[in-house]
Amino acid sequence: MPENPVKYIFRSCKEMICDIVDFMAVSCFILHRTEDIMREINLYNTLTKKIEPFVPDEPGKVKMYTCGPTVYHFAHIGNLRSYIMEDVLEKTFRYAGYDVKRVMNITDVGHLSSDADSGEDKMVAGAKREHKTVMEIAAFYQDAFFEDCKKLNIKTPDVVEPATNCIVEFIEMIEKLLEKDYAYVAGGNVYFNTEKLEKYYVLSNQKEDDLMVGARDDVEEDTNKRNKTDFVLWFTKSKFDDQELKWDSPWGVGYPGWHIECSAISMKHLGEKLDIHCGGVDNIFPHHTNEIAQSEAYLGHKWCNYWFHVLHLNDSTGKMSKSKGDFLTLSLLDEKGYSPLVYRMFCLQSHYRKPLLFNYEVLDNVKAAYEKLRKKASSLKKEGEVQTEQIEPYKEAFAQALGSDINTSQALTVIYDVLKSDLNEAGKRALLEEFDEVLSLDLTKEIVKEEADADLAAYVEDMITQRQAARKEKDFAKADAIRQELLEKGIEIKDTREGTTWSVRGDAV
RNA sequence: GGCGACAUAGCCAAGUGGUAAGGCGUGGGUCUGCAACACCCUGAUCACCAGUUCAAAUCUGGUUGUCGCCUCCA
Repeated sequence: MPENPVKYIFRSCKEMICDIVDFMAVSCFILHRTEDIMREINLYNTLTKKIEPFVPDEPGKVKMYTCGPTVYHFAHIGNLRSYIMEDVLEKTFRYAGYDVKRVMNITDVGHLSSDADSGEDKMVAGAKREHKTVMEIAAFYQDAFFEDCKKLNIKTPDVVEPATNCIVEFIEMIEKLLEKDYAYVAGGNVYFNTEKLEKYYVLSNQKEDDLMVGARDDVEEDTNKRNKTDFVLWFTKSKFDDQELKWDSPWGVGYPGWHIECSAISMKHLGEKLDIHCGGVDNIFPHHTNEIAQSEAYLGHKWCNYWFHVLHLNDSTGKMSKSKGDFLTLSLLDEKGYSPLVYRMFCLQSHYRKPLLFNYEVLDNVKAAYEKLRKKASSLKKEGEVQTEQIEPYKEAFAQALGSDINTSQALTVIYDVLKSDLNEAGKRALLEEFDEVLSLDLTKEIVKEEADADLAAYVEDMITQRQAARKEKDFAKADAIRQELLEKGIEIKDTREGTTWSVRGDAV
């Protein structure tokens, strides 16, 4: 029994408090440590027009939204540039230690060629073209899109949500906008009223008076609008009667406008605050501008902190565009002998915020570089001890490059630095494997030749044996003739120190 | 007309204040009967003009050029 119970209890409490304080300090330290481990990522933010450090809404988590594809046709390689760069962005967050939740929509309804209720719905047009239903078209091109993504090693977002799945959410959001008097009904359609917003042009810095209505010839002005920047939230008065997809709504049977889908889908899965919203630059105005307008009017507070926009892929005639009709697809490149990952590297060797010019000279350039690189990387031996300390500076350089506004070109340079370094093969391989978590170029993946059919293999082996014999007897004329004969059949042979190898032309990587 | 971006060697491209990374190609060389592969070597004062500074590709102002957006677009 202690001599003074009061003193004892007091002391015990004091110790307990000290313990709690200690515990908290340790916890804070641990928390602080995890913060430290999270590498800094600096990104150009279209909202502020500056490169700034990325600070998420919730520590350690990234809520990311990507404008997904329109599924009335194949994606062209320009579309895919954006998805490749956004994939790198997502993987950079993950590499830096963030827990990422990424959402992508599928625009399978509401995508008119004009907002003025006069253009043809792209899905309907696609369906007509191919004598299919709209939903068949959507399913087909959605599959085709993800097939392309798979070939490009683009990770499928955590949530992929077609617009047609979220009609209830769209209607609920429009109702609230009407309630808050941010929207009005005119001529049967529901419009968003941009007049009520103080800062409508936050993204694009434009002034309403300077906007040219009809900067595009095919645009007709919608006389129902109160302001020229107002946009449709819900259509009922469509000029095309054959719109297949229609839903009941408080304003009549119809379908949603284009902009509402991204706001509603994002909020459905990511809540009221979004960290980063991605898309192509062409979406800055009006799509993203309108998204901000309607989302913040609906929420009553700031919605998204960072806007990430990928510049366009141009060809000699300008921007590559689906609506121009004539466009390059991934499969077309594949047929021409450029594998999807060559195209991925083509995109990575440039910066996402620079316009990229597509031509075959550059693609050939990248193809040669990619094949050489992969050959070197994939032949690195796994066996051996990884020198953890020595590889650290390279990891640092790689993270630094990506953290500097996703400098992928610089990140690729680090690969070459690694290959040229004094590190052992196991160390080099470990580094490249780690880098490939972000770059996804299959750098260290074995190059497997497709199994040639047995007859062909036997024939080629026989010819090689004959040629070796001729070479041994210094009958080079015969040896060269055999090589030429094989070449004409598309077989290339190479004499290496280990013996003669052969490959079917165009089969490499 | 307004808004935004970009301009570095043959091509792609990094570098955002201290005297120009890297890749592909070209040319030369080593190796090999030759070829291919591999390896080594090989190149630019940064669109133009003016300014700030001891010092500028890098900052400021202007000029020129290219591209994108301004209700289809990644």
